Amino acid sequence: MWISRKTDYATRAVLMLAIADGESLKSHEIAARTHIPPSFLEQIMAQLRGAGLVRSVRGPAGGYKLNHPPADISLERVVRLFQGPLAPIACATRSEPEFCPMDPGCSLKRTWAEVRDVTRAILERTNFADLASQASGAWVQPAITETKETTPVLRPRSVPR
Amino acid sequence: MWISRKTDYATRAVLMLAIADGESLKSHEIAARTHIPPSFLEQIMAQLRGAGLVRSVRGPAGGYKLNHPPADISLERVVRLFQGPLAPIACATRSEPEFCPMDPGCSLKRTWAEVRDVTRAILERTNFADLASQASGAWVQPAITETKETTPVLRPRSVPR
DNA sequence: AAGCTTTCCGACTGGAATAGTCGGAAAAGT
DNA sequence: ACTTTTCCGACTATTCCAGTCGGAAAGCTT
Repeated sequence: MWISRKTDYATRAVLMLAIADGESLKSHEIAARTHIPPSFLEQIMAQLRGAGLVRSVRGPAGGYKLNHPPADISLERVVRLFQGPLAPIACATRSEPEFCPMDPGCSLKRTWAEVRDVTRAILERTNFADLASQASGAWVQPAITETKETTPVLRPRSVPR
Repeated sequence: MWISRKTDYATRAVLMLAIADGESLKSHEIAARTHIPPSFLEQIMAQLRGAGLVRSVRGPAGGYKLNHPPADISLERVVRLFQGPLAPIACATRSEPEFCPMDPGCSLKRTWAEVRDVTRAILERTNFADLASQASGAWVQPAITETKETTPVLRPRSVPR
């Protein structure tokens, strides 16, 4: 239970963009499809953009698209970006382990490191091309963006058909 | 970075008791050896006791000891007790998964479950007999409890030798 | 130029969790 | 009686989480 909501949302958003496959999606479209609070999503997209994972265009006909092919984006990268170190405990981070008074010879550290390593391995080999291809369900409808009104909650301005 | 300080402390305390191997340790002894704030440790010991992991005796010559052989206590059990579910995200808990609007066909869930499973596997096969035997270093000194003054910070009442 | 739609940016907030402390009560031994 | 220990509950300060909100800037359309 250590993946924050923000990280969760970020991975969902990237997954949606991977499914869109090069097509750009508007912020509110992503929000509606993934059930992310729109105002919160903006914050997240900004961070994704800052990290170079996503490219944006403003104005009407604007939106977001992935900056790299989905196969080149690992889940690990997104999680790292929003979550920080993967180690379950501060004494077992690879980069800057926190000082531990029991350090030399604390057998627990080895186990925490082991958890860190397998977690890392899984997230690293999981990329968004695979995730996109494995996805299915009602919320995956590639054409919906341009064709019909799927979210009649907003914009009741033109009655389709 | 999801193991709380409390969980960390709890595992350290149990490890100390496993190293003591049947000998009982007083709360402040455990605290001194593991560098856990003494008042905080009390709270933790109470929880360990409530879960039946530890047995206690009051008064002078009192203290704590393990309620089971160290080999029978898995790291998973202690972590579960203090940390709750092992799944990285609420939608992937085995017991009561949180409702997810993208649920059927969300490929992310599979990966989170995979992380959960390997984490569980590692923590489950790691028991405190092994951890105790693998431990070493200055903070592991079985005889210190009864013999000399190792923590001259407290109790300056009788000058030894 | 006006007006719309979109992204962009920073500040703000309520609530929950974390990481403890503190005071005293109850056993048990000396 | 007195000391040492565990036991118990309440209290607290700080940080993190999960957002909201208001408005500015950019780009398209008419």
